[in-house]
This record gives sequence, structure tokens and C-alpha cells, in this order.
Amino acid sequence: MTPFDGVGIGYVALGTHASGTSRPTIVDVARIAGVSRQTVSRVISDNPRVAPTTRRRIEEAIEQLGYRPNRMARALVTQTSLTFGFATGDMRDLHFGDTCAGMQAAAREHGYYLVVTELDFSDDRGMGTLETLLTLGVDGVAFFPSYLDEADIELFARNSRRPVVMFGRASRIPHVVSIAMDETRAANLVIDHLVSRGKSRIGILMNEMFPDTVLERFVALERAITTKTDAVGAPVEADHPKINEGCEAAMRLLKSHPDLNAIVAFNDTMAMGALIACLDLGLRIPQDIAVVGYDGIPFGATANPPLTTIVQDSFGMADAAFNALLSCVAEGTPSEGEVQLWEPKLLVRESS
Amino acid sequence: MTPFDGVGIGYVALGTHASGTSRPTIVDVARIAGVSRQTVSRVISDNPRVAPTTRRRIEEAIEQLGYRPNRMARALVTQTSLTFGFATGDMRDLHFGDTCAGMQAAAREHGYYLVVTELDFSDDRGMGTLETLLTLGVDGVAFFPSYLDEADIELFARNSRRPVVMFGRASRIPHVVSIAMDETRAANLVIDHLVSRGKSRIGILMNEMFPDTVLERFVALERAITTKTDAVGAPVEADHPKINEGCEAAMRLLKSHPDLNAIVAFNDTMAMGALIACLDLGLRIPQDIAVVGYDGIPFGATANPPLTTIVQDSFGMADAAFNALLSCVAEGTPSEGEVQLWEPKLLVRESS
DNA sequence: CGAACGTATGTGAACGTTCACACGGGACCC
DNA sequence: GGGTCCCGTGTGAACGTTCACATACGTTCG
Repeated sequence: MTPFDGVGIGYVALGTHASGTSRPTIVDVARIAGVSRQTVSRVISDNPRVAPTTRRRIEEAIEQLGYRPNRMARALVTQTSLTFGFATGDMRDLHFGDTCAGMQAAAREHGYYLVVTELDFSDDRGMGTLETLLTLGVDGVAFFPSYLDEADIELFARNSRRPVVMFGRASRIPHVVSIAMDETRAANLVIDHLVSRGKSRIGILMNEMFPDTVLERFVALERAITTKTDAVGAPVEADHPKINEGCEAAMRLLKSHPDLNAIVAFNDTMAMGALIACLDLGLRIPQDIAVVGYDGIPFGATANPPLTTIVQDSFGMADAAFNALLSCVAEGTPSEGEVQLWEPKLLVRESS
Repeated sequence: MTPFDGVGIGYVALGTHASGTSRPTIVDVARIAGVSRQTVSRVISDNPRVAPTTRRRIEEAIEQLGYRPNRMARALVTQTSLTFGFATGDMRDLHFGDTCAGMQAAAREHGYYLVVTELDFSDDRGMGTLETLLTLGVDGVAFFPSYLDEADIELFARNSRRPVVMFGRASRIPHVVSIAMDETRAANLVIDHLVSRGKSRIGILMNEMFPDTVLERFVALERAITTKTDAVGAPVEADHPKINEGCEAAMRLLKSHPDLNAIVAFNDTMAMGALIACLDLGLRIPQDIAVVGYDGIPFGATANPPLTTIVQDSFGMADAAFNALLSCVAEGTPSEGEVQLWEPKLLVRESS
């Protein structure tokens, strides 16, 4: 059928992989090249102290055997794996995706490797996953804290004895570098913009998950609303940060507060749900009601109408996270923690 | 400032992590519990052959030290890491995201661990990344082949000596399980539907990347069009599978073929770009032109108008991939390869 | 009552690599 | 010509764990 039929060179006739035959080791290479393991080790770690002819012979042996050094064995002795871990709440959230891509790119550039995993909240709110990452031998961890609170994170940073970077919350936690958007600034951008459009009866759609992370955004928005409009605080509905739930939450919000003329959502996904709800209710966007989201995901541009949103430089923040991990590895983690605050931008489209 | 100020118990006054102090090992636990390493080893691997009192003493020592077994050391001797690797072209593609989430869920359920990475195409079309995954010690690999061709994949499967699952291409490659949607069936669903709507002048928007993967979809569509309409083949434009590029490709397509009354795009993201292009050109959707995508991403529902799309059960396919890896580990990889063909569904919305 | 067995625990070796150090030989210098 | 140095290479130990086997001590049974 395929051009590959009957190839299977080197396999026993069992019909399955000859899994007993394991990969070649450094000793195999050494034997073929007629040198000791250490000399091979020097070649694969680019140590210049090897004679050119020997080096060539070893390289040929490596090529011939298809040898690749075993990272685990190497990590076991060096206590260093050139691997960072990245943990996120939901791989499918595009904001996480951008961050992940940014870290991948930075890692690649520096010869590092990135291991990505989803936090399992049921395992001690996610702590279990982080711990497991460590046992995999990563040199440092960056993560979105999701359900973890400050005490969890500090405990983890202390026990891990590895650099730890946290995204999305601006808390100064010992031994932890946190990288977050300036929520106060973002809230001011949003509310100033809405007020300038004549919208001052503003409702909020929040994420019901990740209480501590969400709180910063919510508090900042409420404060901005109280400061810049006649209202004291704002009505809020919380739900999952997905389209359908965003739609339902917006429905509830508009039912209980029919006088609203603007909705700010926790993220673009919820905001797009809110757009659907508003159109369903026969409201014109933005004349009757304005909708604003957070994150700047590309699909916001295809929404009906295209969505106004707070854009954060996820890619740049990820790059910063990687470099923070790297410099912690080199110079040690700052014991008092460190907070990097990133500037948000408001991307005005037709929904406001 | 925070309630955690001045905690730093156990840290030296250098202002940085005491990175010299490494994590506790099995020997530390053994010493504290007054037993040998092997007895501790038995406890952490749930071996029943340990006296209850001893077990409790050891468990206390583990708790007290915060001991976690080192996966790498364990993998080094067992040659088994309970970890599978997953490699994808673009973390941000939602179709990949669903697959990744599905594998994570399955892995979790079986006590396995999943390591996710993006393929670095510049490193031997992605082979480098796959090889690196292996050196990390995974027990098997699932991946989207992207730029890899059949020869690459077969070579990798042969050299890896580990189970390999490939997504998205229905090729029977020795030692490889491939899991793919039935492209012929999908193409027939799309074209039948369009024809039934009176659309028979159909253009195609393809992904310019990943030639071999894209080819199956393209060939299936062209064959269906030739079979079911008067046309012989269909005009096609290729570009990156993103919104902007989808929009531009659609513009080019409609400029060179103004008579088209339907566009089928490689994925929903491109299709949503096509929607924008059509609206820009003043075409009514679906009256003047119908648009159909592939993948069934949730944002399709928020597009203007909501997008008709081919839905594949990414989550289920991911689950199947995990189980295939698991059974290969247990029973050996089938030497002739195996193809799992999954049934697509057509989700009709307002764009067609 | 001694052999046979079972149960709880310990010991040496191994996994694949690097580190610290040792070794032999040639070049250089006084 | 002997000391010093550098260069290329090799050796034993170590990383943290499990495996295969050994040991010590009961208990059971003919």
C-alpha cells in the first residue's frame, strides 16, 4: 500500500516494536569511536578540549548510531535541565495561548525547553500539578495562579527552591516575580472611554472562577466607576468566562438592570457572549448599549459588531517571564519578590 | 506590606534562594524514619509488603520533609516515565487546543502526565523537537505532523522505539497509529449542503502551510466539487490560516473569480476572515455568497453571520489517541500501523 | 523439633550522564 | 636536562531511584 511496506529493518518478527532494544548510550558511542565516555561527553557539551580528529570520529559514531544524550540522566547529575515549566488554567483560553507561545519562542531562542501543563484544580487547588512539574525536573516555573492564593504561592516558592514567576496578579510575594497588567490603568482607560461616549450606567460581567485574580480587575473597575460616574459601584454578574455563560450572565444583568447602557466583561470571550445577548434583546450596539472586553483576542475583530477591548502584550509579558526565570537561575531569586506592571492599551472598535 | 513579610524561614541572608540546599531525597526520609531507602521506596510505590507501623513512620517523615520522589531518577532506572509528549504546530490554534485538553484529561484520569510543546519547524521541519521530547523521557508521543512527511514520520517512529500517534492525516505508516477525520465524508457533507442551497460555483481557501496535511482536505473537496457540480475542480487561494490572511486570500479569490457563490475555507479562522472580506465587498451572506469553515470553534457562533462549519470531535479523538498510546505501551505498537477514521458533522448556521 | 515457608527489611548494582581529579606526553624555558 | 605548563584523554564517584537478591526472624506443619 504505502512505499514503506516491508521496511521495518531491525525489528523482530513479533509484529510489535522491539522495545527491549533501547536507545544507544554514550558508552555505545564511546566504544564505536574507541574513546572513553568522558571524551564523548566533552564532544556533546561542546568542550573545546578535544583533538579535531577524535572529535570527528566521535561525531561520526554519534551520527551512525543516531545517538541523543539522555536529558534525565544529565539533569540528575547537573541538577539542571534547561527546562522551564509553564502551568495554565485552561489551554484553550487564547490569552494563555499567547503567553505560552511567547514563552516557547523565548525558550527556543535561549536553547531552553518548555514543558506546558494544565493545572488540575482538584489536586489541592493546583498545587499538586505544580509539585509534579518540579518532580519532572524543571529549573523554574511560570504559571497563572487560578485558584491559588498568596499563601499557597509563597509556600510553593519556598519549597520548590526554584525560580517562580506568576502571571496576572500584582502581589509582592517573597521569592516570586509577578508579571501583571496594571489593572487600575486599564480600568481607567475603559471607564474614561465609556464616559466620553456618554455611557455612565455601567454593569460588569466577571469570571466566577479564580477569585483572587478576578478581584483585582473587579476592584479596579468599581473604583473607576465610582470615581468617574455618578454611580456608586456597579451591578455585577459572575459566571464561567465562556461565550454561552457570558451570554447568560449578560441576560441576567440586563434583566435586573434594564437601564444599563454599557457592559464591561472580564474577558473578550464573555464579552462576545454579551454581544449575542444584547442583539437577542433587540438592543443596538453601541447606540443602546456599549460592550467592552479584555485581552484583545483576534476573534474580537470578527464579532458582530467588532469588539472594543483592552489589549495586553501577552507575548512581551511572556518574554519578560522567561527572562526573569533565566536571570533568577543565574543570579538567584530576589527574596522580597518583585512586581512587573505592564501598560494596557485600549483598542476601540465598533462595540462602544 | 503583605502578610508574608519577614517569613523567609530557612533562607540565608544573601537575599537570594539558598539554591545549594536541594530537595530532600529518599535517603533523607529513610534516615529520619530509621529505615533503609528500599523500605521508603516500597511505601511510595504502594508496595503492600511494609509493616503498618513502619509505613506510618515513613509517611510522617515524608510529610515532615515535604519529600517528593524524583521522576527523573525513577525514570532512569525503570525506563518508564508515565509521561506522554504532545507536539503541535501552533498552541494558539483552537483545534489543537481542544485536542490538547482532551489528552490532558485522559492522562490525568490514568495517572499519566502530559508534556506539551510546539514544533520548531526550523529544526529539521520539526523532527528536532520530537527528538528532544524523547530525550525528556516520554513513553510515547502524539503530534500534528505539520511539515513532516511520511518518510520523516516513519523514520521517527522507527528510531524512537516508542509508541507514536499522528493526528490529522490518514496514512498507514509502519508503527504509527493515525487518528484523522474522514475528509471524503466531510467534503461530501459540505458540497452536498452547498449544492442543496443552490450554490455550485465554489471556491476554496487553503492553508499554505503543512502541505501534506492540507492536501487530503483539498483533494477531497475538489473531488466532491467535480462529482457534484458542473465545475471541474475549483479555484483556490492559499495563505496562512489566520483571520487577516483569510480575508486577503478571499479578496484575491473573489477578484479573480467574481462569479463565485460559495467559499469553503480550510478552517474556521480563515473562514471568518473570508466573512469580513465578503461584507467589505458589499456581498450579502448567504444570499450572494455562502461561507463554510472547518473545526467548529466556538467563536464561529459569534461571527457575523454565524459560521457554518464542519465539526470534528477533537476531544474524543484526543482521548482515543491517549488510549492508543496506552495500549501500545502495554501490548506493543502494531508494526503495520493503524488508521482510525472519525466521522465529521456539519453544523449549519447562518453563513450558508 | 527441625524443615519449610512467609513476612519485613536491607544491600549491592544498575540506569546514563557529568564532575573532580589523575595521568601521560610533548613544548617550552631557564 | 629537569622543572613547569598545557593539552588530550581516562577513571572513580556521584546524582536519586528501583531491581534482584539476601538476610533475619517468626510461624506453621509433619
